[in-house]
Amino acid sequence: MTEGTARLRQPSMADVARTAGVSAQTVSRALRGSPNVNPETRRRVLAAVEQVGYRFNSAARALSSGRSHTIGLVLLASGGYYSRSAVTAGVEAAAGEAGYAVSIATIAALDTGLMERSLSKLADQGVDGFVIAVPLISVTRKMEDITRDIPTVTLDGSRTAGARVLGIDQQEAGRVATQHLLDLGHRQVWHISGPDEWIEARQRRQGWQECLAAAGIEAPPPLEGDWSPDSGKRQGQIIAMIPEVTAVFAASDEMAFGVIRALHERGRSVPDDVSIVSVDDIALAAYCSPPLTTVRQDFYRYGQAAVALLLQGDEADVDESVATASLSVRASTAPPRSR
Amino acid sequence: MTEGTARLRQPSMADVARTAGVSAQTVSRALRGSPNVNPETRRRVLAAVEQVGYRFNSAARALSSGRSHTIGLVLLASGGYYSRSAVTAGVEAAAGEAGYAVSIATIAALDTGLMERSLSKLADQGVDGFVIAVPLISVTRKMEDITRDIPTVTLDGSRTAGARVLGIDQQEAGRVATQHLLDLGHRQVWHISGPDEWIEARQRRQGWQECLAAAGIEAPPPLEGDWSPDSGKRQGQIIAMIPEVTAVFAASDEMAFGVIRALHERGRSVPDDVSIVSVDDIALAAYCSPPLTTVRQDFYRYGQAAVALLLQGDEADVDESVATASLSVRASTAPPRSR
DNA sequence: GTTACGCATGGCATCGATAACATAGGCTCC
DNA sequence: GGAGCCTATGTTATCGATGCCATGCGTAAC
Repeated sequence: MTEGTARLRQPSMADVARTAGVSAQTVSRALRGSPNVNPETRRRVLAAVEQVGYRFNSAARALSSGRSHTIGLVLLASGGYYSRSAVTAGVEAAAGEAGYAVSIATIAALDTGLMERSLSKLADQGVDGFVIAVPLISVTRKMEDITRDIPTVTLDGSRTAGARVLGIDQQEAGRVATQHLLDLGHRQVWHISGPDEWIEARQRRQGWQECLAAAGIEAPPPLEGDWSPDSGKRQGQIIAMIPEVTAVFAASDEMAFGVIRALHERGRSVPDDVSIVSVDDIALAAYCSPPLTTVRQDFYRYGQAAVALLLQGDEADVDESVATASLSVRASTAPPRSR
Repeated sequence: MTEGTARLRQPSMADVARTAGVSAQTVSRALRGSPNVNPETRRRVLAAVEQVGYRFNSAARALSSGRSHTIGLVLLASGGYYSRSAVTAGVEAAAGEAGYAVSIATIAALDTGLMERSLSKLADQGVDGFVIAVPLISVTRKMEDITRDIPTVTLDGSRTAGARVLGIDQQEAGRVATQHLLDLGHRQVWHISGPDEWIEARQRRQGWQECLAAAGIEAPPPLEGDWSPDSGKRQGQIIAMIPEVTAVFAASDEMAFGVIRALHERGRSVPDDVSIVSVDDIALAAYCSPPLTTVRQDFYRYGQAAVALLLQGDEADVDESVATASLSVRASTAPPRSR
């Protein structure tokens, strides 16, 4: 209420210091929780902060300390919006709790040049760490240079210089999904994979192949989608024309939506005629018709865990279950119709 | 290939200046595209930048210029992941193009305190502008203080000091959806609204009420969900028990998924028994069973347009169509079964 | 009764880019 | 031919917090 002084400039630490009757240095220490500050002094400083309406200037801090307290998050525009959204939320929650900001960069397509540019952009912003939620197809020299200097966690099974990797074993996911169908009595399992540039896609496909091989079944040719429901629908139309197909493993929930749509349009019932398993367990998976049986991935936790790894280093206690592929069994799978 | 000098520190403008044989100031001018730089000098500077591997330090720039070239994006964790994801992508694309970074803050729930804290956090980071994709229920003094100093665009129909507002007319959306059902011959339209704290939810409900009133129909009591598919399912179970319901307007696609699931489980067919319209047109809407008729919102464009407004001010040419409610007619609506 | 050490605090240089101001040369115009 | 101006460039101070070192004081140790 004692307003009236025209304030041309945000108050700085010097202003706080003056008001509290200490030096700016002490203000800095008090605010950062240095142990060597008299409790009484700290109290005075905090009061002064309140009084002058001080807000700290992160640019100045970043410049003088060399650390920006910012984490850079790299996302792919085309990679399934649920996972993007959930990873982002997880990263932001964990980062925010630790006093870190999150700066994002979205790349429009899986392209090395775009990737390099995004990393550079974030590096220029001075981020203290990277969370890369994009498959690194080919790691270029430039990308290595950047990620060598800045701690990096990748969420997609690919590795680069010094980067830690997080996420479920995608090959295991492929096995679990396929085995579930075999256990139900299906004699053959078709696969609609993600784009081959994606490491996850390749790994899931491998898991599927291995699982079939272990059962002595020759794998049918895989169909390739691009993660979009539309691509799932297109491949689903092909599936629908092959009467002998009774079980399909789709590499993502969103593609599974498309597959189911195509099958319905062709008059084939899920799961009576064809069973479908996929991967992700997005929020809408349980509300598909029929509800999807799917291998769960907890993207929010991925995001949280990635930040924990970045900030706490290797000794971060990342919950084991983050890396465990578990199946959410719902109604899109059933034993094959006996004939 | 001429490596060998141990580099302890990132090269700075001074290093570039030395290499190019000019002053640091000239380097700064050359890099920022100031008109008063000799083309030949600029060339030399750029060559030197390349040679020493210079990357500019945004903290220093932010400190000395007072502008961070960062836009703060405020999201709500619980508000539908598709819209969040798409808005984020749009904001980031437009910001990136203009050389701006995007820093995000997610609030866990619609709470004034959380909102204040998020805004403060971003303000402390020194963002040059806000894009707020969260309804501002009650605008507190503190929030006003912040948004008075920093340009703000809101994407939810609420207004605060000096903020510009962007988005389709939600009331119109409610009218369009309802009218579509009436036009098909339905005599009554039920509504599953979003949470009452959301301005969009209130506006859509009003549109629905008005439309019914204009047709001389007394509106049934609205059912309230929380945007989640699960809440849609719960309300759908109620709907399913009321035989006379033939048409439902759900306030979001995700709730519509839940409603449809509930109806299917009770053996009621969509659209034969019950027609459903919703709002958003998320990527999966066309892959619902049946495909959803829904009022389209282009969240990506919202994001882009918001940034354009921030950076270019009022004279930004924001495409009119951003604000037009258009209906994507698919298969979840049909004339009522004649009886 | 020194020595030594820990604690609380202050002084000063520093981070890297930019704003504001200064300067030098070349050109136009009366 | 000098006043005035525009262009290209350099000099210096500055932004605000922090790192490093110095200082003074109290207390435990020898």
